[in-house]
Amino acid sequence: MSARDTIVDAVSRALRDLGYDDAGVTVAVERPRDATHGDVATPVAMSLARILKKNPMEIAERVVSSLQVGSDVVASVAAARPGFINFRLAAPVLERTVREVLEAGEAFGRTNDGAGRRVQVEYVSANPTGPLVIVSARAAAVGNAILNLLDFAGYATQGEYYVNDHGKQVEALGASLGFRLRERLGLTAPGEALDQYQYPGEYLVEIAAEVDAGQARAWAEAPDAAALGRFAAARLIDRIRDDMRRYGARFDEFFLESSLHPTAVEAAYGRLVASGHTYDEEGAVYFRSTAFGDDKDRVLRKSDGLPTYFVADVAYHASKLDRGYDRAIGLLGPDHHGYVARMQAAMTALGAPPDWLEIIIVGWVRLLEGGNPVSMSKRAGEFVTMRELIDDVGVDVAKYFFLMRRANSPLDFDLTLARKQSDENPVYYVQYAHARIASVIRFAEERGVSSAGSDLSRLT
RNA sequence: GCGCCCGUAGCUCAACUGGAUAGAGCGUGUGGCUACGGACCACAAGGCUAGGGGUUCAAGUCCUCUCGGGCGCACCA
Repeated sequence: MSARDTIVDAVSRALRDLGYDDAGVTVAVERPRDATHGDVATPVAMSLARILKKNPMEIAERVVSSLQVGSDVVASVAAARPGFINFRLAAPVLERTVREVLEAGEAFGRTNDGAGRRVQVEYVSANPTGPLVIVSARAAAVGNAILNLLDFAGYATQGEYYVNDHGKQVEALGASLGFRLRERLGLTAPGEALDQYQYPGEYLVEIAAEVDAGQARAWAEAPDAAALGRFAAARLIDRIRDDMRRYGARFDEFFLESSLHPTAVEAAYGRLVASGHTYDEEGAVYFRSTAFGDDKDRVLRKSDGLPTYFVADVAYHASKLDRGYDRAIGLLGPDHHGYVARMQAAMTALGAPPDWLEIIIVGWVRLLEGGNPVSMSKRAGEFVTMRELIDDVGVDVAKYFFLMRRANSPLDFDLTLARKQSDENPVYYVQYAHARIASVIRFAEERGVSSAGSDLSRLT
């Protein structure tokens, strides 16, 4: 039993002996803010004070005096000012902990808490209509870190990228590629009427160059926006995979939205109707998401008979449920926070357990250079893509900067700082600390001093 | 107009989800350092937690109003 558990047990027993246990408070254990107070502390006397209407300090003192705990675990206990109970751990506990840390090495902290539980993390999932941009690099850093943490805690994890390769945007992408093909074949003046196309980016010129000559001519003569779009999307997905591999973000699956159409989408629609939480109005079919805390009800089937995009997304999340994940975590951009409530509503309606779907909003990223925001336009020399970012500052620096902040808060990514090799750059600071420690150990070994952790008999 | 997120040292951020004197790094100031990478070390100054009111033993944290910033409010995808 850990020292922490021993202390919780002892305090609980003391509360029982004093007749305080019927108040129903849980014994919380925390680290004191100030280490001079002790190694661990519990504010339980203060929680009790509220319920029992008694002086917290008095309760704390009574608990301390009736506390029975082995001296091999706790060296001293004291009640302190407002009503904290502070513990100082005994030397054997501290020594044992140090030994455990050294012996476990890199595995220290690994647990089996999640054994037998499967968790899926869906992240990035940017549309395959262009190269990945900065926010995707942040989402990739956060999502992959979550995967790593869950792995470390013993969960069986799966990383997934949801690819929106279906619908109008793919056709618009195909139309834009068709223009670049005609441009390549000299059938149209370069750049003419480019503004009519939704995706004017240069990357489609590259992709147009990858179409073999025969196919290019066929498509130029008889444009098939859907087929062109699929071609472009497939090529863009290849690039995305490549970026993610270089970045070290793990994706076990690229799940294609197109695989859900039409069967799974219709099935999801049917399940929602069968759940009884739908109704008809003015020729459209609505999902009563307000019954699950959403702001307003959502259209599932438009009056023209077609399902909305939302139904496809329900179908996708339903597939996660069907695939047997005990929990699904999804990362979304900040502009999608309005989407969370309806998705959770749908999953609840489909019978998912409470909290089965957790959505993490990844905050905005603003690039700064020399203290000024870098415009996100495509002018030469400015960063737009994830690849350009990691080519400039490196994968480690990029990840560190993204993980420095709480995931959902807006982030200013200071390029000037990220490039600096000085104390001001926290990444450099960490790397330099590592380099110095390594060289101190090397020096010690040259002088015949045993390296850290090799002698466990003198931990005192 | 309605809803969500946010406002903490000069700067960038923490604060274990309601606990003790609000902490770190950078920057600034002062003082040090001949075995190892001076890209170091020690100490210090710096705060009405945007502002008002409330809840309680206790509020940066919860409620409410005001100010300021961001985003969302489609039979689009």
